Amino acid sequence: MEQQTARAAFDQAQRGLVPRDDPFAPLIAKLQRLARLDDDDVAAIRGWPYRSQTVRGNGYLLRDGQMVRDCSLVLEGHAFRSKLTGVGQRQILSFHRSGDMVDLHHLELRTADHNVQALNEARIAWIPIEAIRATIDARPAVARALWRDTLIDGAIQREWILNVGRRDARTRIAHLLCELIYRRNSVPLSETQRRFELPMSQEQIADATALTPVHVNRMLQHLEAEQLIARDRRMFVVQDWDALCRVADFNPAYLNLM
Amino acid sequence: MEQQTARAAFDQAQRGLVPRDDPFAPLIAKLQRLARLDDDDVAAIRGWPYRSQTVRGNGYLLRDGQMVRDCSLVLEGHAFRSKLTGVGQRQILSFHRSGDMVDLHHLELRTADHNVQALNEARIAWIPIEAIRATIDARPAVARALWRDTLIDGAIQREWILNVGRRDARTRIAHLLCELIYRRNSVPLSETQRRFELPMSQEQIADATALTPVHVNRMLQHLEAEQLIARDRRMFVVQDWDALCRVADFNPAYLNLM
DNA sequence: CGCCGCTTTGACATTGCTCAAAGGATGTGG
DNA sequence: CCACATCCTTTGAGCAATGTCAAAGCGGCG
Repeated sequence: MEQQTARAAFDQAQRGLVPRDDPFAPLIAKLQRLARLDDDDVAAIRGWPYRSQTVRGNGYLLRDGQMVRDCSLVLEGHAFRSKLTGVGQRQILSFHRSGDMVDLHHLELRTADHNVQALNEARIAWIPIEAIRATIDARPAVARALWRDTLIDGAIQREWILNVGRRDARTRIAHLLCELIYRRNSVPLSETQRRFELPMSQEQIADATALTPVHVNRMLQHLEAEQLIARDRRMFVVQDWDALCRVADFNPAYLNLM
Repeated sequence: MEQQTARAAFDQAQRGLVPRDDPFAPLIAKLQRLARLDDDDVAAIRGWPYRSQTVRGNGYLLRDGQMVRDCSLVLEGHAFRSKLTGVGQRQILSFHRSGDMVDLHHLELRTADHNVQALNEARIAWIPIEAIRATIDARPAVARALWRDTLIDGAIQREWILNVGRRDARTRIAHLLCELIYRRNSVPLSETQRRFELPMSQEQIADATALTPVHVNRMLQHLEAEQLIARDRRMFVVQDWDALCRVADFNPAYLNLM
C-alpha cells in the first residue's frame, strides 16, 4: 500500500502535480523502482529535515566551485546542471524534474564541479548532508537505490557525450526530445502523452545540444516539416514516435527504465 | 607501511611498471587516496579472485548491450570506453590506466551501455561481481572509496560534455592533453615528467574529442607551432605547462586529486 | 625488401555559426 | 484599452571552422 501511494504520487508528479503535503513522494516513488524499500526505509527518507526555497528561471541553486553542505531535491518545476568555458560559453549537462536529487555527488565530493540552475520557477528542498549520510549508513536499501540512481545518471551523461560529440544537429535535437519524452512517460501512447509542453526555451535546448539557438530553431522547423512533430511555441505533439526515434538514433536502454 | 608500499606501487604504476606479483597494488593505492583503508580492507581486496586476460589494441573487453558478470580491472596498459552512433561513428567516453576498474557500474546495472576496449595491448583482470559486492557489504571503507572513484569518474564525464560541446578544436585537444598529463602525475615538474609517450593514436584522440583524425593532426601541429608542446610521433614534450593549461581552458579541480 | 599502420598534405565541400533585425506573445502602467 | 517593454522565436545573408576524399610520406617489422 505504501507502494501504491508512492506510485500514484509518481504518476501525478509526471504530470507536474506535486502534492505540497508530501514533498518526498516523487523521490520515494523513484527510489522504489530502483531498490526494494521497506516501510522503515521510506520512513527514514520522510524523516529528513529540509528547508525549501523557491528559485526563479535560470536562478542558481549552486555554483561551480562552491562548498556544499546540503543536497537539493527538486520539489516542483525543473532544474539543470551547467558548466561554463573560460570564455563564458554555457553547456547544459542534464535536466532534472521533481523527485530528482541533483547534487547527490556532493555527499562525497565537497566542492561542486558545475552549476545547478532552475529551468523555470522551481521549488527546491535543501536536505542536510548529515541526514542523508545517516540514512545511507543505517539503511542499505536506500543506499543502494541512491547508488543506482547515480549510476543511471552517469549512463545518461555518457549518452550525452556521444550525442553532442558525434551526431548532427537534427539528430541531436531529436535525441534530446526523445529522451525527455521517454523519461516523462516511458513511451507516448495516449493522446495526452503525445501532446506536452517542453519546459525549456530554444536557447536552453541549444545549450544542452551544444548548438546555437538559431540553429535549434531551424532544426525544429525541419523536424516539423518532416511531420515528426508539430509544435506551437513550447507545446509539442509527437506525430510519429517510431519515426522520431529512428531519426534521433534513440535507444532507451541507457535510461535503465527497463 | 602498508600505505608506503602501495604508494610506491602507485608511483611505479604511473611509469607503467606494474609488478606482476601484486596485481591489485595500483588499485589499492588509488583507493587509499580516496578513503582511509585499514589492513583488513586491503586484505579483502587482495583476496578477490580473478582471471586475467590479455587483449590487443582496440580489442573489446565488453560490448554495448552485453550482460555483465565480472568487473574488469586494468592491470597493464590502457583501456577506454566507447559508444557508436547508429551510423557507426565512434565516440570515446573516457580513458583508463592500470588500477582503474572500468565498469564498476555493472555491479548494479546489469547490461553494459557502452563498449570497453583496450587502447594498445593490455592485461585485464576479471573479478566476479559477487566478490566485489561481498566486500562492499562487509567493508564500508572500501565501499566508500569505490563510490568516490565512481563520482570522480562522473565529474570527468561532465567535463567531457563541456569539452566536446563547447570548446573549439584546438582548445579541446589541449584540454585532453592536460587531463591526461595531470592524471598521470598531477603536474609536470621534472624533466622526466615533461616528456612522455601518449599511448593513443591520433585517430583515438579524434574519437575522444569528437573531431576527425585529419583535423587533430592539424591542431597538434598548431600547438607545436605555438611552442606549447614538441612532439615526435607519440612522444610529447610539454614546453610550457602553464601556457598549455591556459590555452586548454584547463582547471584540474574536477579531477578531485586535490 | 616490401607491407602495414599511422601520420601528414592538399583541394574542396558543408555544416553550423555570426550578426542583425523583425515578428509575436504576454504583461504592465497610464 | 492602448502603448510599450520584455522575452522568446524566426528570418536572412555571409562566413568560418571543421569535415571529406584521396594520395603521399614514413617507420617499424617480418
